[in-house]
Amino acid sequence: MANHYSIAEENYIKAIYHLQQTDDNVTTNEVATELQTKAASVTDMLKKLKQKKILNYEKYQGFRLSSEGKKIALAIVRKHRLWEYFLVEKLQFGWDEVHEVAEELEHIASTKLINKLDAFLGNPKFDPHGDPIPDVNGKLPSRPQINLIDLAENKQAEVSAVGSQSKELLELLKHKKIGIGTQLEIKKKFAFDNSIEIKIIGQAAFNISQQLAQTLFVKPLK
Amino acid sequence: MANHYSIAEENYIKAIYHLQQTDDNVTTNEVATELQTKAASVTDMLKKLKQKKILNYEKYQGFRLSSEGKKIALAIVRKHRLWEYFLVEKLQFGWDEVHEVAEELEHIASTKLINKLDAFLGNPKFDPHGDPIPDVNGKLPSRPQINLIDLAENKQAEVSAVGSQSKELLELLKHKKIGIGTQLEIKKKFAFDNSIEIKIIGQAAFNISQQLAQTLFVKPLK
DNA sequence: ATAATATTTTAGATTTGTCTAAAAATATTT
DNA sequence: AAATATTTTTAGACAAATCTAAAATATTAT
Repeated sequence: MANHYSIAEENYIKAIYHLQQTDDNVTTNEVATELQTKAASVTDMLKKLKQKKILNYEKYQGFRLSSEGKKIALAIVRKHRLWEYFLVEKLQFGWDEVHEVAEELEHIASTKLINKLDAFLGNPKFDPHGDPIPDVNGKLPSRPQINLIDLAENKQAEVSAVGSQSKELLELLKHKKIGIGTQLEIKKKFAFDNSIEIKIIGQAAFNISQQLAQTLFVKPLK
Repeated sequence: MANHYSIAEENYIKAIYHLQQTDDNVTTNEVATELQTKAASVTDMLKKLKQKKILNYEKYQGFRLSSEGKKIALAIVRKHRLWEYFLVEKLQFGWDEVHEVAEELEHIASTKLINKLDAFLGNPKFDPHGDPIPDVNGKLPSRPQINLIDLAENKQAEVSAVGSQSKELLELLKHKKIGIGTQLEIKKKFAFDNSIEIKIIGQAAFNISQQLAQTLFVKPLK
């Protein structure tokens, strides 16, 4: 309850948290790319975070968050996603325009604030991008969801999450009118380029690329 | 639309704005006291703000905000007071516990956010302390209010603002059960120590000090 | 296994905002 | 108006977070 961390530190912790979801060893360069900074700056910060016992780090060896580090990361993720929910549900932001603002809001320290916000929003379990919101103890809710590319042909499903928040992806999804909750089914998978033909309920079928299918997560219906 | 300022700069601008409401010339030491820092640090920042044309400053002469500086200050005040309103009206914070959190929230940059928040809250004109909220153009709403010390004996009035947000004052007000909207009247003024006897509608009369009366603002009833 | 390449770290600078101690300017007192 | 006190500014240092350029380590390719 005592400690708190600078915005720079929090951004590093969050970036490492996200990277270690897919990598078993996070590297200096990966963090540098993620945070749009230089490897030398990352090394400096790693030493600081190691000293604060937030990180298991030995030089040249890669690293992961300690359990303390994970706890901090989950608190930041919780704040980020609750603010995104607030922006979309209460302030009528588009779900594709909340990321930057939430990046700022997530650094507001008060835990009283975030817990009251959580209650005000009705303790939502998933943010507008379909990502799970950690609870007050850092526990993530689970939801049965699979990658769109793994959905069987002619099975209906509902979009439940997107794998990235990049401007480019969100622009494409907007254009295709795909969002969280969109119901669709796979009509055909093409072996040639791994593209798939999908059909949104009530619309004409169209093709999407393998890359796009891989960033979409769905919950099978029924 | 282009510029933005660091948190430190914004805090200086806001402090100077508040000080120049009562002083015609703001001094280095006043700002140092207000921001709990040292005069030397203030001088450094004054030079920077002068260079950015936010301040009319000549060394040893005192200073005031330029019109550009005033615009920035009003934008910060707007954010602060809208967030306070949000915290009290939507998140059920007590009106005496929102100041610190709002001090953090006021530095979130997005103007889109603050304008949408304003709309969500129903474009409130006064914050929970009774202070006026500047509109999108920095214009302050006016309300006929006078200092409690200037209220005539036996005239009823409603508390509309408090002159400070200090912990000490808010603690006292809470204990006396005085808040924005409290209806009261002056029973007697004592020349000896300038204390006054007031009576809250429906309660027994009691005495308050000159200092307290001077920090309370009221709107006469009918 | 050694050379070439890529990654990571170190060394030293820079910027922002702060500080202390001392000097300069202003204000007050006698 | 001189002496004293106060306020303000300067000078120099420091911590946080960043950078560039060079050195150290690790990886890969021949």
